[in-house]
Amino acid sequence: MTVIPKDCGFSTALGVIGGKWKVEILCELQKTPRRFGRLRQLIPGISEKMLAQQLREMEADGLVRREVHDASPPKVVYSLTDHGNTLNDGVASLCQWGEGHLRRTHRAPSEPALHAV
Amino acid sequence: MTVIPKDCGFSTALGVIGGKWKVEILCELQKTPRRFGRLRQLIPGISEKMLAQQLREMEADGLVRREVHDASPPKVVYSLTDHGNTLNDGVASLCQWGEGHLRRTHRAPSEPALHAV
DNA sequence: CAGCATCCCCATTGATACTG
DNA sequence: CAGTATCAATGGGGATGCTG
Repeated sequence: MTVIPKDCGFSTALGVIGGKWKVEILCELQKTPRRFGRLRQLIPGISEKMLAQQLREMEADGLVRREVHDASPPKVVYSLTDHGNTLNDGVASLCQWGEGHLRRTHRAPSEPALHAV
Repeated sequence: MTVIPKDCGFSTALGVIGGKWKVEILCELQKTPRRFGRLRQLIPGISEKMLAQQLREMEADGLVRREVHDASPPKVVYSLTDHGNTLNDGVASLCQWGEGHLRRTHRAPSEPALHAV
C-alpha cells in the first residue's frame, strides 16, 4: 500500500486540477486537441466564461497549449502539453476509485458519469 | 468542498477527499489511529470546527472509523477503514505530481498559502 | 476533552451582455 | 468564432462561544 508522505504536494495538484471543470477538460484534451467551441459542446453545462477561465489557468500552469490560427472565422486549438499528460496517472487512479465507490455519500453525485480518463 | 459535476469518478473522489484538510487527515490516520486533540496538534492551522466537520464527513463516507471510549475525560479515537486506505494510491500519485511541480503560478489569495500538505 | 451552534466573509461560480 | 466585462448569489470555511 502506497504511503502518503507528510509533506505531500496534493494541494499543489489540487490547485492545478481542482477547478470545477478542469478534469473534464483534461479528459477531452487527452483524447485529442480541440477547439474552443468543440469543448463547449463536449462539456455540457459549462459556460463560456468558465471554459475560457479554466483554460487560461491550465495554460498558465503549463498543462495546456493554446494555438491561435489566424483566420476568419477565428480558430483556436487547445491541446495537452507533456506536462499536462503527466497528470493522467494520478487523476485516472482517483477516477477509478470514484467509479468503484459510487455508493451514496452525503452528497448525491446524481450523475451517471461514465467516460473514464 | 468543491464539487465537480458530471464527469468520470473524479468528482466522487473529490467529494470524498476534496475538503481542505481531508488529505492531511488521511496522511495522519494512515500512519496510526489518532485522537481528536492529537489530530489538532498534528494539523497546524485547522480549527476545531473544521476538524470535527471533515472527520464527520469522512466517517459518513466510510473512510474513517470513530471509536468512543467512555471515560472522563472523553476519549475518541479515529482510524482509517479499509475503504479509506484504498484511496492512498491515487492520492499518493497526485501528491508526487505536486511535489514535482511546486512552482507557484497564478493561484489566487484563497489558496491556503501552500503550506505543503 | 470533544464537538455543536452562530455569525460573517469572500472566492468561486453562474447569468447575462458586449466585442474583435 | 472566441472570447471579455460586469453583477449577483452560493456556500465553504474562519472565528468565537457554549455544552456534556
